[in-house]
Amino acid sequence: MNLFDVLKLDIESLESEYRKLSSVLEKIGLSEYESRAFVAIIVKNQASADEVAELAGMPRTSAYKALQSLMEKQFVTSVQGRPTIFYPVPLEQIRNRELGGLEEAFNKLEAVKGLLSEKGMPQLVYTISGKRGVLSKLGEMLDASKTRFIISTPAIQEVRSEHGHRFKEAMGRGVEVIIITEPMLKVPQCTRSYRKKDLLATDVICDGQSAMIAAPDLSLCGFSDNPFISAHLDNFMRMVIERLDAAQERARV
Amino acid sequence: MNLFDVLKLDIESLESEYRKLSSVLEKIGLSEYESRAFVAIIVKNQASADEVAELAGMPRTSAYKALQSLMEKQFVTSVQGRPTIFYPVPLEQIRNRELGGLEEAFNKLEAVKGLLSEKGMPQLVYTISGKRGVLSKLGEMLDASKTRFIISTPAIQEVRSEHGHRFKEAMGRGVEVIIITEPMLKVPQCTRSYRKKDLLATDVICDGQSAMIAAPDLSLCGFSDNPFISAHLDNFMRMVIERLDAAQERARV
DNA sequence: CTTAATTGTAGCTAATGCAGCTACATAAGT
DNA sequence: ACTTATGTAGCTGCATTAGCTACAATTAAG
Repeated sequence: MNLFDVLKLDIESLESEYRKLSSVLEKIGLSEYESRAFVAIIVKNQASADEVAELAGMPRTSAYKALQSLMEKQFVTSVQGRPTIFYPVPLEQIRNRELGGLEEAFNKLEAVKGLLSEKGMPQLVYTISGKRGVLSKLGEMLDASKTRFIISTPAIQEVRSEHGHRFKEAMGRGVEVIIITEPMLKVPQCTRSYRKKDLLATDVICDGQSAMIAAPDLSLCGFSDNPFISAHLDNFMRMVIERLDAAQERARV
Repeated sequence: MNLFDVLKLDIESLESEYRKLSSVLEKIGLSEYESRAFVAIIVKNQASADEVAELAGMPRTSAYKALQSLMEKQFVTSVQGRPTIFYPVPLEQIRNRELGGLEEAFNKLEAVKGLLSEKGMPQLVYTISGKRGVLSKLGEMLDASKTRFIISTPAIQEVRSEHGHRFKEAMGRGVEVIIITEPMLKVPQCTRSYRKKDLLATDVICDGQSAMIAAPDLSLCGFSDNPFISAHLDNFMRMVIERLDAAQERARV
């Protein structure tokens, strides 16, 4: 293949490419005329309405309307003159705005997927009464943990009595176990522990997938395995841990 | 802030989130009813048309139409029954298809940006006649090179006579200089050189941004600084070099 | 200064798509 | 046999857009 042949740019394939591009842009809320006008401005870097109309193959007066709309949608800017000259907004900026919004939407769809998957309006949070039941559920969560298990509780002694071996097993399979509890209390085997006074509740987060909040004496708890809620609490707990880490750092200095 | 408060999921904020999500989905070509129906199916994992209508707040019969359209657009699938059950297509698949298409479109917009930026139909390729002019332009390209300079020519002796010092300077500023020429010819200073018989033209690519093709005796050339064309030729040249590398590898074995 | 050309806005028509609804046929349940 | 649930078809009204004409204002040319 001779390189001279490659250099002969095929105007028809450029037109086909042009059409493909403008039809994709219609997907992000631009009308056909707007899409065409925008591609015209992109390939020319700057253009008057008359030039846009010519390149995009649309009536001159329609070009004005399309360009006006593109300005409102922040795809182009313009400099007043006779004629007014239109410029594309930097592509990176448009891409980030348009695609960023979509990425975020898909992330949120992932988060809410299955939120209402049970018949009828499910309980997003299940209430468990009685210390035995609460401790039992806590043990299940610990056994189910795969990556990270966080517990913040003033009642760590009872938890250790009941589930000390589970903590060890979790550690053994590589779970990152983080315990926050009151000073002067013995903690079970864990990756890291923190001491914090005046804990008012027992909070447990397992893998960012399930969460529990219990009364200080473990007599009652709310439990959820909804990923949306659990992830939310997980983020909250990470902030708490960051603060504890920072406090430790200051104590070191 | 008490974690119990966080757990109280605000149904109204869920509804607000629902609306936000469906309005963003309208950006990828879904109508309002289609967007709402889709979000309903996502949060429920599977649903009948009646359930979709209820969740999405639309008339039952409109739900059927919206769902039919979503199937055509490959956002949902269904299993026949009484009632028919609708399922979301995996979100990753939709995301890749929709966002991938947009990413590609934006990449192409980047590629064609400014393609027609000169007044009127610009020459994508400039013709330069006469060996002196061709050699002069070649020297300019060499001096302008920043990252990679590729030249394939049977006339390397003339190029070396004229621009030997420029090759040295380019090397000095870190440019990757690659020379392809005929056997038994002395080459200027370069990063890598290859020997290839029967070269029919002189090809030069500078940083993937500008390109030149000249007659074997350098009497005439086509030159382009259009990034779209230059990148195209750059890719072509890389294939040539890969083949040369592979041939050397075979010769070594 | 007058005329012509260019630029830009306003508004109209027709076509299309969509929201929202009614009507009705068919299948399944009672 | 009757009732309920499910699904399809089609209608109306509204909004939007493509495509056009008309015209005013500005600038250029004579």
